[in-house]
Amino acid sequence: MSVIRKTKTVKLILEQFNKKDEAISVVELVNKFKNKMDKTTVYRILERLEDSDMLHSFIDNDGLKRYAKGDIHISSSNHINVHPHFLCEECGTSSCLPIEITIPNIPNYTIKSSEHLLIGQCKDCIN
Amino acid sequence: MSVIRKTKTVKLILEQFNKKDEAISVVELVNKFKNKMDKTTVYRILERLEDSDMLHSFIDNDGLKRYAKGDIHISSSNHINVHPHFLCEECGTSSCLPIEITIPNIPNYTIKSSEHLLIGQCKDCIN
DNA sequence: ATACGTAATGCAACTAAATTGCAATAAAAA
DNA sequence: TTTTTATTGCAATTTAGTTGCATTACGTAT
Repeated sequence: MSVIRKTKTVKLILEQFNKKDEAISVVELVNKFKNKMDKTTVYRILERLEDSDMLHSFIDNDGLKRYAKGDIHISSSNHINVHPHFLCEECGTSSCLPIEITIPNIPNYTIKSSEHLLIGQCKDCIN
Repeated sequence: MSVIRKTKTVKLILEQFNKKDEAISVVELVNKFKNKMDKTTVYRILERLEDSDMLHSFIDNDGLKRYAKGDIHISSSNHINVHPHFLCEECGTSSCLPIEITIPNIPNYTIKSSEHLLIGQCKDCIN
């Protein structure tokens, strides 16, 4: 694994994830930085940040790739504990929920990883 | 909501879902029927079948849309019970798992629906 | 501080999934 | 059988994501 250089563009991307604790779609970042960097650069920076466990990714309900801070931890025990991702259908913001979903053992299946997406309304959009 | 006509193409698509109880990706169906019907027809038939609750869909880990038999049931109680979808990383088959995942209530969030994708090895691929 | 090796970037071209408009066709109803 | 309108095929388009390559600039060693 190679070194991740702290280039201007990398700093700009990281700044976004430090600013607010949300899952951001690649499309959103490409758009936001369309004058600052090329879209391929965005894709590749995110890829590198995920490789070095600074970000993790998942596919949202529209098929778009999203990234969020931190690593995904898979326990070594019988079941997998991963946090679900939330998507607000009103304001579109996405975030990592601070709860754990426990997957029961399923006979005849070996589960290695999982993705959980909850769709609804966030605290700001509940009337 | 309009009537769903039992055209030849609709029958062909439905046949696939009756043959085996798996979640099938649109791409797979488009490919399989490339001599029988246009890809837009595949997309639109699946859309109609979902609208009429004969199929349900989800996005898999590659961002591909998959369809499977049946409707998704959301209980009216406090928590949502939905079955997770499974994807075998060896043989690529996908299916609806006959278990329920219970989402706990989360303060300040209203959860309306959810998607759960488990990735691992299916019974046929466990050595 | 300067020079060097290599990671990182920009650009252009490309692939693949999914969508749209419209004229032609074929179910189902009258 | 005729009429109505849902459905289909085709072509063109949109959008997410990828790849190759020449150029740039970061971090390190001198």
